[in-house]
Amino acid sequence: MSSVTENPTTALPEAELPEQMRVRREKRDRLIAEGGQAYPVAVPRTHSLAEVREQWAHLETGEETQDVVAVAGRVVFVRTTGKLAFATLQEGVGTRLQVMLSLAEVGQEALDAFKRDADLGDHVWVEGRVISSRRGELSVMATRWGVASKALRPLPTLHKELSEESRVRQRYADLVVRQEARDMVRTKAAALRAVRSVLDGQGYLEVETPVLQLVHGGAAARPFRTHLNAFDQEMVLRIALELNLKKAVVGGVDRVYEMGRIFRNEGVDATHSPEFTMLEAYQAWGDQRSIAGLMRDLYLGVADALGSRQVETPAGTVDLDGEWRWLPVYEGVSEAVGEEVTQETSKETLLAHAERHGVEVDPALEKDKVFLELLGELVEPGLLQPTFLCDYPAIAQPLARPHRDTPGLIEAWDLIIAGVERGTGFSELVDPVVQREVLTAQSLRAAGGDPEAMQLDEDFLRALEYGAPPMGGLGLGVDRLIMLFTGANIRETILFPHLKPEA
RNA sequence: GGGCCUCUAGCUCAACGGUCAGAGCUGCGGACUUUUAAUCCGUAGGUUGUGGGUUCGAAUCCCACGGGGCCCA
Repeated sequence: MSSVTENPTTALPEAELPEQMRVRREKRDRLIAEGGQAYPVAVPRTHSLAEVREQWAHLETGEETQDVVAVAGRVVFVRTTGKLAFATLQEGVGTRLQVMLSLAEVGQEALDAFKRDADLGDHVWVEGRVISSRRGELSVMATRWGVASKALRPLPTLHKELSEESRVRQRYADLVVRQEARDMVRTKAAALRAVRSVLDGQGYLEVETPVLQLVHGGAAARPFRTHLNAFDQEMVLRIALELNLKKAVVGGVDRVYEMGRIFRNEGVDATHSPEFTMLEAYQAWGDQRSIAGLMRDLYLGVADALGSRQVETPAGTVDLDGEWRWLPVYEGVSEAVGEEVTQETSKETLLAHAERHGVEVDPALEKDKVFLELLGELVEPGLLQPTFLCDYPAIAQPLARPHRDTPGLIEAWDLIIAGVERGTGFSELVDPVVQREVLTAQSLRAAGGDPEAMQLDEDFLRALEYGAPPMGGLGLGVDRLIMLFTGANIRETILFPHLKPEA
């Protein structure tokens, strides 16, 4: 076994290890050589640190009990004197408890062993009485102790944050030393729970659909390619959830959702990860308006789970309790340029607006693309409060359904909060003939006009031919949702983000 | 893809082109029975990301490569 991602020191022969790692390894070896255990399969443990904190919270300063407990945790601080040692243990999401080893209660041998064998970062167990120290610190006064798991690698300094790179490369160490890192794990779990709870509460069924697909569809993105040995078949990882969920609706799963990982083989930076979590939900007999209601419920559900419907962002305070405005995009751009812009507005006029407002636009772009540039540069960044941008020109979303009232527009919206796209919703296209035309055109474009290279998801089209009910659908990037509520960048919201291999 | 910044001890960081590359934490040895990042005394720890070059002399200047970050397209 070898790994290209491991830190080189893991592979060094013992003699070349840094001193501190060599010393710890020797302690491990000695523990074992003396008949003890450095990694026992089980240790005495009657209470978690949190349980001790909770059940003996009432102790007065200096008060002692005869209540005997056994606790275990990672040693994060040690303070020893000649005949008395203090250590702070840490467990789980950052709960800490002090343990004390007094010569009078634990004996010379155990006290010496503690000073000699217990290092910062080790897991240890301690059995003893629950007391409050003279300074009022809730503690376990040891009668016995032992090593629960010897750490061979020194803990990073607890009083400084790890460098940004180490935090991400060694998240396990980051979690040990930084409370915000631990909080993020819980916050994200709470948000995911809230999303599911809202959907389940409204009768949506959660399904799981294949990650490995023959043809990638449902979005425009470059896929990861792989190979299925059993079928000797080239496969791709999904870039969206859409097509399989719509097939489920065809079959009668009227309200359906999936929250799962999708993969896009594109750029990696502070806001883009090659794999990320997407939520898509579909609602038979619904449309873009009704599905927007679900989107709002999802945000409010997550907000409530995390504590507040008012969210502080660098752009200002977002009030999720306020009105979620519907803003037709032509109205938005007209407002921004101070002059009415419609579908009929010429490309030259749009380019002039761009010029006047300092928006750099490639003049070779088609007219509606120029319009979308203006929208993205002049309107979106200024939308602090939740806004459904709607009534887009058709080019914005090739897979969307034509607007029921206005030719040339589509029934789709983008949700903007704090100037950033947070999700999207549609009155879904269900006409199999139109869908085939749209997918064919899109695939031809992706294949560079080569009909041989074009890929169509015939199974999806066959499903639509059986008839799909009118439906609304939404898509929501879960990581971006977390980013809004926590203010963190994507590398902090994803526990183990992708980085290039070290050295 | 382009521009700028960055990489030094286990961790976090110093060091004008010029003595032997330093500090805090950590480690090791010692003192201490109520500490809270304990304190005090002593001590160890380095391929300065990698490879070239300039120079009497390079962590420092130059070039290439690799990692990370920020901004831009």
